[in-house]
Amino acid sequence: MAKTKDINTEKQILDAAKKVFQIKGMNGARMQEIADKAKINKAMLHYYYRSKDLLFEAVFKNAFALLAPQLNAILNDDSSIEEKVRNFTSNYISFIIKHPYLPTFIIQELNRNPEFILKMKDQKGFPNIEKFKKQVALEIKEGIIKPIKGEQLFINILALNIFPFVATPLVKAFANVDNKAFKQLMNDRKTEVADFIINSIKV
Amino acid sequence: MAKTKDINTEKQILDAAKKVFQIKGMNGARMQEIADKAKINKAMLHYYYRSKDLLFEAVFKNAFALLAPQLNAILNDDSSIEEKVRNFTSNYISFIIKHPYLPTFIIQELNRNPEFILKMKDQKGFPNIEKFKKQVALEIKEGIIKPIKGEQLFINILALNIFPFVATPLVKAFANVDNKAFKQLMNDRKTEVADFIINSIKV
DNA sequence: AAATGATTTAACTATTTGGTTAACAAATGT
DNA sequence: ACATTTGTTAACCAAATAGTTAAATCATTT
Repeated sequence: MAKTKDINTEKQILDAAKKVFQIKGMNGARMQEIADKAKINKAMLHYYYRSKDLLFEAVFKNAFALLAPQLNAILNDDSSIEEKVRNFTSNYISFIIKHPYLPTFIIQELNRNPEFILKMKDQKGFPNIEKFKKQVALEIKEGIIKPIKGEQLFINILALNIFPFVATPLVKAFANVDNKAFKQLMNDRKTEVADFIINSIKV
Repeated sequence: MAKTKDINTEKQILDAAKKVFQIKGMNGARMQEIADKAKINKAMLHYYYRSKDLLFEAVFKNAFALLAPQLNAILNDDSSIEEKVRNFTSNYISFIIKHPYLPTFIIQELNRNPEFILKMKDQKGFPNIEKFKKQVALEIKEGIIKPIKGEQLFINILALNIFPFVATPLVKAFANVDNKAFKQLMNDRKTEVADFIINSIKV
């Protein structure tokens, strides 16, 4: 088998496809643009990935696999709620600053095709909230935090961390800040958001 | 001028275009589908709106004009921060439950074309955060609320209210709830979110 | 009721785009 | 060395799709 070259092209294609799909979405992406970016012939895309749908699926799964572990950290480790909130907020925002198109891409494509999440749910490592819910209930009982439903706290954590990156143009316009000021705000949020949450739930 | 019919068709087109664009986005929408939904010939779309771009623009401006007043309420009225948070949260979530595709649509299309926001900024009634920032600073000085930057508080309010509707499929999957339970969670948030915010900032 | 102008339709066009094919090149096994 | 498999390309194809046109119909004015 001639394996020397193809390993490289396959990766080149996936890298190019990532960039194009994550910025333009499934509907806005063009196979030709991906080919150009990967510096190969358009036929190669089909040689390696058969169809646009399958190439997209590869990109999507890849993106999702990058995001999921971030969530599992907060859901499944053994630290306290407060520690989890602080670690997650700091880590997650650092992570997203490195991959700014990721959350928007995933959310946009799941809205376009909500059944897609079913394929993801099957794979092991899919975030599960049950342990987190129990821990919240326990810390409430122990008087460490104020009463709140685990689901709601979890949604709040996601919302505060993810939203500004998903709605960047809107937030920039409303808050009336330029690019530089926006980045500064996001950096501040690494601790701001955690404080905001802890303030709210700590007894 | 024969004005009896066209007023109706024009509205029919806009209504159909709204539905299709808001669900499928600019790139996913098809002129034929809009024509079918409006029960008219495809040529009529061009007769009234010239091009797909202009029809889209009409829909987008319309959607934005629906959302903006909701924000101006919190930014510009004279109630206290606490009252604003409570009113906005309750009103906004009720509003979005009636227009579930609106925030996703606006955010998605602004990400696709960030310059679009410039056109919106020109129009009067575009939300401005300055008054809100001053009010936050004042209430901090008066010892009513804890120190927080106005921009950050504003982002947090938006995030907690809007995010679950933008990321619905993701939230449903992670929180492991079905449609009914999700709706219940959203309903609970009308007061939950306000409490969460107030808890965090109240001295 | 004829003329005029606005509205509507069916058929058509040009272009874009995902996908295919067949020939060619490079690597690998024997 | 040569045959076979794998990788790559250019040219092509068919379907989808935004947009056009010219004729027909409807409403309004005189």
